[in-house]
Amino acid sequence: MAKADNEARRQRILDAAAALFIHYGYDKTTVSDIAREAGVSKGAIYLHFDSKDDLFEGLLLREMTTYSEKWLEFIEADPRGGTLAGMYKNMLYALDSSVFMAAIFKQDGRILGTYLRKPDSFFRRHRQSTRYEFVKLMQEVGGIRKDADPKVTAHIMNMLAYGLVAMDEVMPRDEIPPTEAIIEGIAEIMDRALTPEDGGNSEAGKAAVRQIFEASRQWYEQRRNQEDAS
Amino acid sequence: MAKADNEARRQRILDAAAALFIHYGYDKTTVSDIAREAGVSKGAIYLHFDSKDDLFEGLLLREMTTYSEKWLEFIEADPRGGTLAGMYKNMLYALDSSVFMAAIFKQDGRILGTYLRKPDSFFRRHRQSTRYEFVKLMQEVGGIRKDADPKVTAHIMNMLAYGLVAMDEVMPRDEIPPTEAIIEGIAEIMDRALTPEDGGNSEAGKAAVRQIFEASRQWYEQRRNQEDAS
DNA sequence: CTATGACCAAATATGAAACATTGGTCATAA
DNA sequence: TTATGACCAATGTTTCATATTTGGTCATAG
Repeated sequence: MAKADNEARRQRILDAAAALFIHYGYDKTTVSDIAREAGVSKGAIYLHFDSKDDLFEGLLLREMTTYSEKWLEFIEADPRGGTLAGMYKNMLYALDSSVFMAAIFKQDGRILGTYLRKPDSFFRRHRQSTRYEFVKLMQEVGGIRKDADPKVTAHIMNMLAYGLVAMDEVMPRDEIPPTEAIIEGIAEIMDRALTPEDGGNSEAGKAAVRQIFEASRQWYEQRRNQEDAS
Repeated sequence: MAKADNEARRQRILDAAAALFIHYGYDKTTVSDIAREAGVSKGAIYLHFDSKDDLFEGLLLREMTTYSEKWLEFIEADPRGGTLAGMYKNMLYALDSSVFMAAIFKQDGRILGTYLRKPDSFFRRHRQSTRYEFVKLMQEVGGIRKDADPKVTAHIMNMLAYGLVAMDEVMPRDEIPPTEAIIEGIAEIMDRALTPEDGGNSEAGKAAVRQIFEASRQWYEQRRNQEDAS
């Protein structure tokens, strides 16, 4: 089988897995289910992945990559995308547009199931606190006021991202304003509170984002190869 | 037995219940446990409360009252307490200082246990969205910029309050900055983002808070009487 | 009167054993 | 070579009888 076909099938399997995991969750989705949904045999799945967990992690990796790419895309398309508010806003949009990323972010037991508790889960192995790096870099580039504490600022941003995807567990959905309104509201608050007097330099900001994106892209690629090698 | 003694015992029971519920949760705390901890007989508990649930709700009511009072106290003591940032900051301090209020706010299953699922639980009966009223009033009094959407603003405030008490479920505690730093950080952001150009009127703000506080105090009292009557 | 704790029905927990499903393999087919 | 799906050990679920615990009562003691 040609390499391209092989990769295509891998993606089909991941597509099927994504749909099933989102609907039924990790625990209630069996490897046979995924095979059926993807239209391949169960054995074929094990030609691509070592185990159910390996498949799941492959999916996590793919979703995280897609999310990063989407974020960068949004930013590049937005004239104000290089300002703090622009970046954060577009990040929230990217986060909100991926059910899986949202699940990862809120450590959603409904979807992640017992995978969460695994002693060597992806989440335990790579505890990435990327937001702090982001804020620090932004500050160096002049996109965030110098007098803001980067650790605290990063954490507050995390709180807001978490609230965006997790609030529906603690209050009825119909009392929550539309996601878009919330995102725009947050962006405006962040803009007023954190953008330096001079308004910041959107192009420098974009360059910084590209830098972070490139680093994380390399990280993903490296991981992807590691998984394949095993 | 004198009325005062009676009330004192009621409070002792609630104290004991609070300690046990916080430590063991609603499900694992038995009425006998509470009686033992409070140093009274089990029967005595039923002289004060109709049922375990009634006791639990009495505790909720008491904790909510204490929280409100503490909030007002903090605000009155703070010269800048009448500004938006001051109020919000002091609210977060009050929230953070009450384990029980935090549990209520994040609908913590560890502590609230099966009470949460009860079809006629306190939470289902009184779904109070008080924050919106608060923001709207603040805006009328000139404590918040007129061009902020009160619904969205209130919701973002809720998200931050939620994040403050709930983030530890989604990331390791040692990656979370000290609570005080977070609260001060949030207050500063809110101040920069939402306080009107003129700086707002702290005294008018305090007056507004007193008004809200009085309304909620009356609500509590009314509820308290209703419970007693049953 | 008030306060107690032994008491009871109802709910819940426990364990064993039968039963079903799952992740993963591998002999066989294409 | 690549792909398949019947097969298996291991894990999870259901059932059901038994034992324990619990919320709540009330006859009795103070």
